[in-house]
Amino acid sequence: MPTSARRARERASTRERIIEAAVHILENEGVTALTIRRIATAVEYSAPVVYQHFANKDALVLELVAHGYRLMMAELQQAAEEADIDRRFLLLASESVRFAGEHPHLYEVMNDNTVDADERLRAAAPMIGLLRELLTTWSDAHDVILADFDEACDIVWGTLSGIASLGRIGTVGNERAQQLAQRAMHTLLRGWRADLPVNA
Amino acid sequence: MPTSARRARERASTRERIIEAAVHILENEGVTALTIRRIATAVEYSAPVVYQHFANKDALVLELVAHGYRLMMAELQQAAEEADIDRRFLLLASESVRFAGEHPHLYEVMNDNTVDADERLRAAAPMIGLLRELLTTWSDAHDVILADFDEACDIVWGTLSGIASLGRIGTVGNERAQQLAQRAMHTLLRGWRADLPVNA
DNA sequence: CGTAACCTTCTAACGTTGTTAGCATGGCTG
DNA sequence: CAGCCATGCTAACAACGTTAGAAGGTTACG
Repeated sequence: MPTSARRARERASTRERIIEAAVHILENEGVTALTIRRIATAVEYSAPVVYQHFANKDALVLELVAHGYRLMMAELQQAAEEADIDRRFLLLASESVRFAGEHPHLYEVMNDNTVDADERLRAAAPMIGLLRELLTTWSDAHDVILADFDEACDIVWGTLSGIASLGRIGTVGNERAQQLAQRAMHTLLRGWRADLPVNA
Repeated sequence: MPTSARRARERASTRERIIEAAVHILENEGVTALTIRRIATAVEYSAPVVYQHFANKDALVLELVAHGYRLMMAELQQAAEEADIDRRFLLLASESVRFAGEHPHLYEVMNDNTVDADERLRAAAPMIGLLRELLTTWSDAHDVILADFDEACDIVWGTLSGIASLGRIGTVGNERAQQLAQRAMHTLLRGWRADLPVNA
């Protein structure tokens, strides 16, 4: 009976369409427009149908967060191919800030506290992994031994988040925030290099 | 006619009481509990009375943001009296992160995007001023000439905000976030010192 | 082929939110 | 003392997230 398979496919399909519609609404109209009825209308259904695919709005928003991080990783792909590790570091810093500026509402939801901290951390895992890889290759390349690797990683992550938030809300212009991110990374890395125990 | 003066005093008084009640509710029960009716009940009034003192909820929340920054400055007062500029810098970094951890809901509202960017920036002005003063005395003390002072200031501000957010939501424990803030400042300052054009 | 089960989808509704309108009441002003 | 104005209330509206119950079409089985 192929029917049940088709049904499952349709179910997954509408689930996907709901997420896509939600992302579209969020990006174009902001978080206040992201309502269940609005989403349901966009996929030409009535509101309760959404609850057949997501337990509640938070679960749906969590999907948007995951989508956001996937999109972020995708947009960072090109920058990640830069060969020189120092340039790559700075480039990824400014590009991640650029992402926040180009997807302000999505980024807002990504850093919102309505979603569970653990879940959000899980969604951000690839990004944090990327940062870890950056830091290891950088420290290897410069023979820098970081006193506390995890600490350095969290500092980079926190710094980028903070500067990205600055650039998202309009506290400073986004292109300025991108420059800030590069400078901050530059200074941090220089600081860690100055920590070198022996050589000078 | 002293009556009008008394009336004005009463008006200002209930306005104050509303703000205090709102802060209390926000800090103890979180942002979801911060509703107009809940606030009105706390001051033993009905909901519409709140609108005689605030145009809408956003205006009230803006007052909470301002209150939050005043409270932050007050709690940072003691740390600001540390004589040694380097220790003062690190201390203020960790203490500002501690504030975010001890007033998570208040800090959340302070960095929320529902409030206008300009207004929030105005509320944060004293804090930014404090950072500027820190940076100037620090650079003077170490004969460091920052290539772009405003840039360095924004970097410090953004970095502290980001790490504070890390410590607020529970991504990392708050005492760890405080240490992160100190290390990040330490590294940033060391990086800027390494920028010294001539001496070594 | 027909009937029973089921899955899907809708309309209606509940409770809560921010916010406004309209009315009472009571103290100040002339 | 008469009138007015500020103050406070109740009631209501629209929109929100969410749930219940009914209706209709599709599938499976006798």
